[in-house]
Amino acid sequence: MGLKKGPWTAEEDQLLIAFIRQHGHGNWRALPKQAGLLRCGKSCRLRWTNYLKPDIKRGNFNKEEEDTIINLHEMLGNRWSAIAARLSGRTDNEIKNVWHTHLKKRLKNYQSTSNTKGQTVTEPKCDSNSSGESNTLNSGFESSEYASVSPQDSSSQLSSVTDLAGLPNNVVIKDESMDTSETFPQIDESFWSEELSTGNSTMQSDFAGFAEELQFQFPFPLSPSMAASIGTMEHVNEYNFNIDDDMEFWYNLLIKAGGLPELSKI
DNA sequence: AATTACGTCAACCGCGTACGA
DNA sequence: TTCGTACGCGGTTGACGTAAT
Repeated sequence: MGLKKGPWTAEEDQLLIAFIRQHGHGNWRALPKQAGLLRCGKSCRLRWTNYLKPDIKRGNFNKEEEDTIINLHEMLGNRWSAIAARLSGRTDNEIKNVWHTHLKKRLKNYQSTSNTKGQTVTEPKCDSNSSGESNTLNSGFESSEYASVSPQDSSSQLSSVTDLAGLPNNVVIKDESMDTSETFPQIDESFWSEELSTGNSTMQSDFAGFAEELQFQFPFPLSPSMAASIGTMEHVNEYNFNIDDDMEFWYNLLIKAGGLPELSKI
């Protein structure tokens, strides 16, 4: 079709920047023709979002950013755009590259070191589930999909999420002898009641409102005590999550908050 | 100095999804 | 409800630079 491929030249970059500054990018397909570029719209969009957009942060990732990626990857899997959304100035493509070139290796090294000490390390989810979609808990999922999450899976996630930050390089170490029930406490009916474990009626009232606010995000009844657990957890603010974030993050928080209910109750 | 191996990263490809006709 | 189009996402590729031999 006579369209150019391969690396962008400085002239092409300037054409694209100038056009978007003047007209925006409402229609990527039409943009290259209007801007005088011999590129497909897809290529233009990619060049803009991954390289030319003004708010993009260039340069190496610092330790904090890398740790954040590792933590988020543990929770979200290979959902690079979701991870990028929580790292300002970084693109999904860049994060994906950093993961494959640096961080995966870093975890692997740590894993081999740990194995020599008789410990096991949980694998990052991405490798066993490369699509990152099949067993994640996205908003809008069917209840049958939700029920497919086994307590074993959840226990693994619990240990990952809980222990992640405190370890060197944020690697999760799990003792193989660990009983599921130890890390994944059974909850009784009282967990679902409106009573808060603290017995503080003011808090109960506050979190009842909070639960109501959060409820639309969940496909199962959310008690004030669960909302209280969520609301008091430091992780809520750790990565600037908000209520609109995806279900999987909240699901992980619920696990940490008090364990999962029996699946039949979900 | 030449060659090979490896690491990095920008760009491409294919697929799934949202949305409008 | 179906179909076509546009877009976004994740996986993969390939060009380029650098280190090792």
